Amino acid sequence: MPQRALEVICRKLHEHDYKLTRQRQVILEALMEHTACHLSAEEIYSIVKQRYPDIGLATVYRTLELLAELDILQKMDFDDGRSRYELNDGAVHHHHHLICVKCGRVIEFADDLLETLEAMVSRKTGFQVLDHHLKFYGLCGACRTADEG
Amino acid sequence: MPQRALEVICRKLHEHDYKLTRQRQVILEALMEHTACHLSAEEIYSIVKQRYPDIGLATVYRTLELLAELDILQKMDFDDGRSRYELNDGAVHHHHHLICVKCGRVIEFADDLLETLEAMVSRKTGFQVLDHHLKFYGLCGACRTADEG
DNA sequence: CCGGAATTGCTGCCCTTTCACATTATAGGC
DNA sequence: GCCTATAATGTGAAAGGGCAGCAATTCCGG
Repeated sequence: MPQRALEVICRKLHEHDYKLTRQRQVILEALMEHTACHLSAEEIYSIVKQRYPDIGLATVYRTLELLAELDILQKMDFDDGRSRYELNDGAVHHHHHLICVKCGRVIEFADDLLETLEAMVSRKTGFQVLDHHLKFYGLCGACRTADEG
Repeated sequence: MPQRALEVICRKLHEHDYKLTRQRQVILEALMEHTACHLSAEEIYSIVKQRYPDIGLATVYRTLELLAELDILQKMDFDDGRSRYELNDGAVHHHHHLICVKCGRVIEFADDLLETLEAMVSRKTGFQVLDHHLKFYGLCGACRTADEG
């Protein structure tokens, strides 16, 4: 994530008449320093609190909701009872997530490759696909070899 | 869902040394009478309560968890703040879900068609895929025509 | 630098889900 | 068919994530 991305995001906020507060900046910085981490709101809160101790948890939630609305980040669910967040990289479609059912690790899989299926969905049902979330459950390489050994 | 399916499920419970209580039977019957409904725990609770008024909500949750563990039903998340449940039809892979971002309707899409992608995941990452959840977000046919009109 | 409007922090609440524990019901052996 | 060990249940309460309301503060165009 290039440093310039922060400017781009700030401009996007501005375009939608949202103010650029220090809290929002700090939250964005924290997210940019922890890409591919799938942070929860509480985790983001504790990171941000080190740099800005007066921030409130509700502000973190409100900011995350706002950023998701502007497509700046993505709210995700890995079935662990809380939402997790990840900055978008600008691509139209996201990568997929591989969730290990044994150790709980979450691995990313870059290729999208759902165009064919999306086209078929649209043709068969009349549903216009705008986005998708695909999660694979299974055993990661480490747990697989641990099982065999 | 054939009526015989209940027997099959009961046998499966028995094989795993789980007792066949009246509560579990009633919950299973309710699920079989409401297939393709994506019921929440609370909805199942209120349906079951009509036929068995003394049942407790915790029992519903415990039973659903048990049935999910035995692969008898599937726990799903449609981002509405609660889990939803659906009996499995015996197929190895499930259908996908199309979620309309405007009216919230959930539509099912029967074709699976992820074998190629799963094979690629396995080849590229060493991750052994056991299951997957795929959700498409977009506009259903009705909302699409409403937009255009 | 001012003023109005957006934003924040705090607090407490809502909601779903789960826990603890006393009570009850089930299934296998006799 | 009955008895007993043991699993399962119901109740009530509480955990935990997430969010609403409100007074106080901060931002930013003019």
